[in-house]
Amino acid sequence: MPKVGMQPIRRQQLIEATLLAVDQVGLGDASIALIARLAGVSNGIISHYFRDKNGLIAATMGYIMSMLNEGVAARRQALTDDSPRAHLKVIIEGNFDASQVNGPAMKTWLAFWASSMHQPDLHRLQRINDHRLYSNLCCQFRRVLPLYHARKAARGLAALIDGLWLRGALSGDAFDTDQAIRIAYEYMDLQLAKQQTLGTIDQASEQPRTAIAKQAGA
Amino acid sequence: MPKVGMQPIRRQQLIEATLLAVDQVGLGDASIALIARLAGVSNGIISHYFRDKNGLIAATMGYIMSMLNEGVAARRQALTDDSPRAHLKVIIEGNFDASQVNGPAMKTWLAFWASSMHQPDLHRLQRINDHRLYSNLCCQFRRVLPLYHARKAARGLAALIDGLWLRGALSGDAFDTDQAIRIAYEYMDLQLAKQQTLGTIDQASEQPRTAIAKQAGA
Amino acid sequence: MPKVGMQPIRRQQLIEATLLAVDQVGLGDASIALIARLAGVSNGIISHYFRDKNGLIAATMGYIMSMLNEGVAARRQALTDDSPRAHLKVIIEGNFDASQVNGPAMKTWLAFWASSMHQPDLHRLQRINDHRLYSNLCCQFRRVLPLYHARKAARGLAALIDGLWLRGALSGDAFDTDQAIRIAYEYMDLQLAKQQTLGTIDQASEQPRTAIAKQAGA
Amino acid sequence: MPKVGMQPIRRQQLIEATLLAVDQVGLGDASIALIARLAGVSNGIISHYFRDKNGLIAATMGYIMSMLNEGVAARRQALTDDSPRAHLKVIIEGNFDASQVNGPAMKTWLAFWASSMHQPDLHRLQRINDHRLYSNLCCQFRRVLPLYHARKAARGLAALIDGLWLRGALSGDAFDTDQAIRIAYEYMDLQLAKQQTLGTIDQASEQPRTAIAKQAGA
DNA sequence: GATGAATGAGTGTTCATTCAT
DNA sequence: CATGAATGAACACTCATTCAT
Repeated sequence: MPKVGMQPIRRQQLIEATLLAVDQVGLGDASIALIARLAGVSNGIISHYFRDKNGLIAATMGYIMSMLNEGVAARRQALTDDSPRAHLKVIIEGNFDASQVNGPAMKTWLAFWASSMHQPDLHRLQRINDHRLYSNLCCQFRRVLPLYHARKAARGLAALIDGLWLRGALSGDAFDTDQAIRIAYEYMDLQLAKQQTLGTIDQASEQPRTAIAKQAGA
Repeated sequence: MPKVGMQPIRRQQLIEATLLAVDQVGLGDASIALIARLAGVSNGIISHYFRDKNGLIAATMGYIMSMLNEGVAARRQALTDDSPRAHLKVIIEGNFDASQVNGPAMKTWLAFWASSMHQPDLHRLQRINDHRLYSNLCCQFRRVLPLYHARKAARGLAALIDGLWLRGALSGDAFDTDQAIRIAYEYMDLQLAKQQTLGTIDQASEQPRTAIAKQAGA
Repeated sequence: MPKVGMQPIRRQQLIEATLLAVDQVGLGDASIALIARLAGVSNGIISHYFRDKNGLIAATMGYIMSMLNEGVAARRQALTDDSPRAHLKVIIEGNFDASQVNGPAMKTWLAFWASSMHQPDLHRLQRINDHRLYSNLCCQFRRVLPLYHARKAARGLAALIDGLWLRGALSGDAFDTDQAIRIAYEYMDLQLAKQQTLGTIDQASEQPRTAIAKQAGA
Repeated sequence: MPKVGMQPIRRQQLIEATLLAVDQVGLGDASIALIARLAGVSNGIISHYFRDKNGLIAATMGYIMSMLNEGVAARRQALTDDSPRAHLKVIIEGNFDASQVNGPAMKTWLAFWASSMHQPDLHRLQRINDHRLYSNLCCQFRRVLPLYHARKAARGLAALIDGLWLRGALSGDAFDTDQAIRIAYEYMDLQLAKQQTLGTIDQASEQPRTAIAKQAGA
């Protein structure tokens, strides 16, 4: 008995089964058969909703990324304070949202990164996501810091967030969200504090000529 | 043309072929056949020198890690200045050594991390390596900072180093070593600067009671 | 050309191909590829219907054993005479049924015995089958002989049947069913003849004390 | 340092390692590497002393068979009574000699039988051995029975001996030598007892014509 | 005589994919 | 829509054999 409107339900069902499978055995051993079994459907249906296994993987990653973005967006909407510091806190917290620091998500992210080095479509997804974090951070730092310093601060904070996440994921223990957020906040504040020292310097002289050349190439 | 004493030569040969294969197609698609072809030997020889494919992978990771440690050790030996700052710089630079930021090494690290989530033996390797970076950093920070702050600084710098490395690896572009080192140096100096503010505080009061409790459980 | 309800058909098809393969090259050289080719199907299908090669082997042995049991059962049903002698004849004849003395079956039995020495699951199958022959014989002998003699007669006749089968199988020539059956009949009759001599002996004294002790441990 | 006269020592060493290997993992999994390891020698040496693996297997079977023959021969030499019955007892006992009912020997015999169905050279060995038992028995029965009955008795006793051995080997329990010998003795005596009944029948009429034709073809 | 490095064909098994039902 | 039968290539791994030392 054919049903209508099954598509979004089935897709979500299969994506969640994929996360479960990756959590249990890793992406390399997450076969179509296993995913289908976990989802309680037949093997063949996967190619019906997603072109092939790669399509399912890409959709699964897209789902995790959308969770991340929604986590940030939700916090931003709840914001009453429009200060850069408040916005930066939102970004930091969003990146350590529960949707990002659970077993399935962490294992999937790691597997995704490894795969993205050899699959152009996944690499594209990856670059977009990486750039979003950087540009969100940069945008806020820019409100109080000269461009050169804002960029450097954004690069540093983005790396720190990813590094804290990475080391937490690899530790094997439960993720210590509070500690990670505390360390990231501190870095944020140290960068924002430059505002005082750099305040009087005009934009034209904000960075050495060599650095300008370098940035241009970025 | 069988010869005696081939073991170390063949092992190195096969490890390098593995790195090459991972660089070309990723760990998932780095088949025994491909690795053997790249090494210019027969398939069967891999089980002769390494028990199986996992043995080869583990040996390859061990090789990359030993390169990392050698990179740090060599810089440390060349050191004339025994200050904590000099030692921290050595650790930072060692982690962005050429042996760690080339294509094969970066791809292998990423694949290794993903695998370590599901293979206990690789996870052990991984934890040892993670802990070494942290404890090396902590050890140096401890020389000028109270324990609580030294630990936090070490955790932060370790995460920043890994995060810079990660984002550099995932970018797809050539690794910008100078920029990464510059950002890490800055973090190091910001942490070392706490020495001034915290100098007069005696150890007993260096952290709130709650924080003490937390640390004790770590 | 996928169809539903193929399972029993394919399973039988593959079991028969296995018997054919064992007949042609022996169990050791009966590769999945050969069996699949003989069955006219692809390699992969074997793991679809049987878990793995062992599953196929076990199923094949189960099939031969069921043929054996059916051979006996069919003869028993056709029986008009309910005497022990008639029943014993049925068992003897069933064990030399055409389904058991053809090339494929004989070679498979021999290979199965060899394998059963090292594969616990096959050994279980083997013991069950061995015991069935013994207990069927014993049950009939018991109707006319005291327990001790019935057991001994059953053990002897079971061994004689298996031995006749074995020597026939190993001879390389066509199996001389008539001769085997004649020899087994004679043994049966010699044992049944004890009924006359032992008839008046009451059960308590039916065996020497030392023998009693021995039997108790069996 | 090359040694002279190593050949018989090495050959025996390797044959015993083969028996050990077959006992441990079965003939199918008894690889050259395992056998060499058990013997404490290198892989390559096997092709030096035996042409190839088949050569080693054949030599191992030859060894077991020679043990069997020696067991019978030794008992025969110790014989003071030259009666057919005494000789038959010797043959029976020899076939259940300790050299034939231990784990390695039993497993090797079973594997050998299975292999003999597909390897002509092993089949030749097998037929010679089978025939030796039959002809030894027949020879003794012939001294007291007419040809037809001697042949039948020999065939029956040979089968009974092999069957008792087979069922004992397959049982998985320790071999009950006494029980086997007792059952075989009984059969022997039942056959020898025909001497009384058949004594007066002259040779010409000892079997029906049809049976003669059959025997001629054997 | 003895070693063990090296080969490469062959094994059982897994798996994404296709497609008739 | 959904199934699961069927494929066949790819995989890691084993192994008897060869041969330079």
